[in-house]
Amino acid sequence: MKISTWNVNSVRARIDNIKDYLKKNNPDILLMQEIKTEEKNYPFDDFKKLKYESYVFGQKSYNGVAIISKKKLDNVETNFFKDKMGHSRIITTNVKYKKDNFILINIYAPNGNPIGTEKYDYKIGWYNSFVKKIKKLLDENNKIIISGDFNVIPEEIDVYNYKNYLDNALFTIDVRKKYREILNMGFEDIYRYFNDDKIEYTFWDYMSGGWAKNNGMRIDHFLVSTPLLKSVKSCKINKEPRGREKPSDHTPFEIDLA
DNA sequence: ATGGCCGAGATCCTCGGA
Repeated sequence: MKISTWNVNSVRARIDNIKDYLKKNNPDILLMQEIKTEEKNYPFDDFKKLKYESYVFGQKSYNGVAIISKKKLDNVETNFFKDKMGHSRIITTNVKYKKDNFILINIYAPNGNPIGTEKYDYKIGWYNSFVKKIKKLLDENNKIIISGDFNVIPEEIDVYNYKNYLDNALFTIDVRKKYREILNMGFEDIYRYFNDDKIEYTFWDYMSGGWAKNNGMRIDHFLVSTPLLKSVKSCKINKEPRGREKPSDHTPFEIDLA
């Protein structure tokens, strides 16, 4: 089973790019972030034609997350916790898997810049709520995959020049601590699980020729809980879509479950 | 050394992104 995550930066502006990705890579499930549209303008039919069912938590202009899946999904929910800003950032579901099931959580975490503002406080508060809810969830089901755009650079090697980011909301000690809190509850950063000290990125800024210079960062993640780890065969950051015409500034990240 | 982009909308500027 292939599961992919991709911050598409507008599902409508990116639709041709996304369809091309689906045809070439054929994921069973694609988690999208920043769809930037309400449900009423979401391109359900485009995905239906490619045999994908859509589950959408939209919002006008900003944010918004969706899951598309070849098989129908159960218990899709958009109320993981109450977002203080009313943003659409989390959609969850149950995935049937080998006579068992796991919880799949698709997130678009707040950016938080600039630090020292209410935006940064919102990000910290959002992660506090997230950690608390995950902790509670682990009591009920210990098979969980959290994936999406975390807006967290975990370590120095995960960005082209970390010294530029010491005061950035993606790399402050406090934000990285929130990320570690999740790992410490019993999750592995799947990219690092398979790649000790390899340097790859999932995001390159449109500005300043980030892609051409490979000035990127690794901020899109798969966190897999320990009981599920042995099921993950491989993972791959698929850079191809970032090099296309009219790309998103993020590229898809894929995992393969046995 | 500097600055360079892109999407949405109450659109021809502004906000948000990272």
